[in-house]
Amino acid sequence: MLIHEFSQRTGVSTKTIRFYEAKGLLPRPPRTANNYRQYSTAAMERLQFIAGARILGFSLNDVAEFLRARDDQQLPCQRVMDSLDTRVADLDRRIADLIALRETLVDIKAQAENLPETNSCEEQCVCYLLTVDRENGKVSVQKE
Amino acid sequence: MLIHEFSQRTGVSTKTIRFYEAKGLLPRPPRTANNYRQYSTAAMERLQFIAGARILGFSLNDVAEFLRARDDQQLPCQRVMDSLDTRVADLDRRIADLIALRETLVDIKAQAENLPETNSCEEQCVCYLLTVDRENGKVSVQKE
DNA sequence: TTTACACCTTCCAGTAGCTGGAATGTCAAG
DNA sequence: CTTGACATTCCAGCTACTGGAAGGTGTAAA
Repeated sequence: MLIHEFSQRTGVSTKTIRFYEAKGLLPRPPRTANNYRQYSTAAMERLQFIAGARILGFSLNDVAEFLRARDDQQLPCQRVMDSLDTRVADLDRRIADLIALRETLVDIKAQAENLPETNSCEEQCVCYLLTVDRENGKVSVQKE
Repeated sequence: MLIHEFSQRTGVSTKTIRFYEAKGLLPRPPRTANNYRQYSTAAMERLQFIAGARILGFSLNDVAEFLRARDDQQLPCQRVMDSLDTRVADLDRRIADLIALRETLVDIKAQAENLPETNSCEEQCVCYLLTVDRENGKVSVQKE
């Protein structure tokens, strides 16, 4: 099948397929006489593995590592298991961060709504609330 | 003060300060005789506004919009309020996504632990679990 | 005097994970 | 003969920075 069908059947865009190939995650497929990429149904499994891992939030680096191990006939299972743990811990941190952030935003909004009407962006305005340092508060998000 | 002190006192790296300037978020400051950037204490407020909004998860585009309104003497307050709502809704979605994702990962791990020992990466292995389509499940994360 | 050091400057490249678009080629149908 | 849907390559851009090269400036110590 050509790249278009391969894309349809895997749900991954042609752009992304070529991108994964360029990154070395997918092997360079055989070409037809007119230089079109030709994929086997067998090739779908690998792409689906990548897509599955991506949906679960693994980085392309993680995926590359899984695949490398797989290609070397080593079992990536233990690596995958470890990565699962890391990811879950990661998610826990991020979820906590986002919840704290959400609370802060709601707080700010509530404060803003209790402010008197004003027509200058001074200390009475919600704009000012964004400037106030919140170091002592709950928010300290590094990367979102 | 020079950029180094400005950086220290605002907690924003010199790299980032120059970056914000290049992006038009900070005005080009006056220069000393030897072409060094010279900042007033008054300039700190603007940078702190940016930093504050960034910590709260607003994009540089959002911040630019706030600042533009502010510079035009229009009150960005309403825009900020609207953006707060948008951000909260956004966060709710992302938090829900991440929680669903977390559950999926934990499920996979649990399933993997109940699998018999195997030494090939076949259908019995956790690797395979990543390939299985989870369309019917709870996970459908667009951007993480 | 020279040398070290801490500043400052600009500009270029890279990060992650694609996506969009230009310029071009191939093939079948109307 | 042209239109349309495929395909190819390569370059640029997105976000928000960060790192590094190559160089200028200013002070202080050996």
